[in-house]
Amino acid sequence: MARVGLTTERLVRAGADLADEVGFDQVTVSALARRFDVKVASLYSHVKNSQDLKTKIALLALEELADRAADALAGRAGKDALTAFANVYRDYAREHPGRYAAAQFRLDPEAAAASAGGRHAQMTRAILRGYDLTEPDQTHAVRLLGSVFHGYVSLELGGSFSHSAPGTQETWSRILDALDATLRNWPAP
Amino acid sequence: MARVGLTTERLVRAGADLADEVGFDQVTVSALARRFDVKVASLYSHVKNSQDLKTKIALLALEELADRAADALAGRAGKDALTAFANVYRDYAREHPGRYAAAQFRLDPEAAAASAGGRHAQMTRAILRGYDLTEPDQTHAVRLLGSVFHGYVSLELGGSFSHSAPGTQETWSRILDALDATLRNWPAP
DNA sequence: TCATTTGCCTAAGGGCTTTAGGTAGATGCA
DNA sequence: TGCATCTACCTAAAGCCCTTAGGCAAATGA
Repeated sequence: MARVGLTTERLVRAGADLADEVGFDQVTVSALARRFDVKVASLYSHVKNSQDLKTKIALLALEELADRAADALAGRAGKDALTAFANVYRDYAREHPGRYAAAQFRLDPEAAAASAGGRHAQMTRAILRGYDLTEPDQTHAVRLLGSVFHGYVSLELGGSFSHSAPGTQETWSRILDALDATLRNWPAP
Repeated sequence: MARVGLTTERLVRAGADLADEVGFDQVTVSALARRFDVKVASLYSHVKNSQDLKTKIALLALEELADRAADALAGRAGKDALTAFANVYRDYAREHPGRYAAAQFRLDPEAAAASAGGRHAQMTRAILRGYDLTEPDQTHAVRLLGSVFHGYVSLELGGSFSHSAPGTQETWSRILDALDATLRNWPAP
């Protein structure tokens, strides 16, 4: 009975990797046990249950994403910041589709409060400092940015854009141009 | 052994209702059998398997959504059409969250080809006739609209906007204003 | 009325989840 | 170093979901 050295940390990280390989909703306690060549029941000392495992993977993804975004935002402002921030989301989703899907996992209120969700909102607001928006327009704009980034990334990832010209990189650039223009010239009600 | 009168049609419709009540990923062959007070195996004469059931629910949702959109678009143009079209998506998602989630279900290429997906794309293009866009900008704009609508609706449905002022109706209107302005004044590369 | 079709059933194998309780390897103290 | 304790991983078992194979009885139609 060699001990493998399971920890919650290692399980969550391996779960995230597994998600990237086979999809977040194929992440299962059983599959994870197989990956460590260990019996399923053994995982239940480190993770409460399947839901808990998925929640922890989601929290990991949200942290990683927030860390990358913070890095990208350092020293940038205006459209430069907007573009860098947007690219973090898109690139993360392409490199880590399973983790990105995990970040969309519906968290219970307690987990949501402890998540990096707040950092994401704060950073989005920080970007808008480069544009002249006051409340409540700033909140509207935060929501617009969230919608476009999440919507674009999940449609592209789902393949909705893959069967028509022109390429998605071109569209992405033009959408960021359009967003920048919209923010610089936010319409009055 | 009274016969209940199962048909693929009835199963799919009931599956869609079930999705709206308990969530699309809680839709299961077993749950559906329980709903008809019938043994699980009985469903397999009408539906190939679980994946097939979900695909058929997705196709139903896409059709319903396209029908509503076509209705809403009739006799409208410009911003009027844009708003009506956008509201169809948002309202459908709020009335039928499970069906809306189903419409996001990853279809295999064959099912995708037979789906109402093409109608959606066509209608989005029709809206853009009210704005002065030529290819490839039109395609970029189609993708922007898809991203915003899908992104906003899924974030709102997921509760991302529910714990901050101002209300989401206000944001939604302002986002549509902003989109309209963007389309009227599409930035050159 | 009787043959055929077919709608729903029983039976059974296999997978994932979760809990309860056992055993052996690691840890720490004398 | 030896022994007690801890704990990491295990076996066992129950419950639920998916799927296939084969059977019986209700509907259909000649």
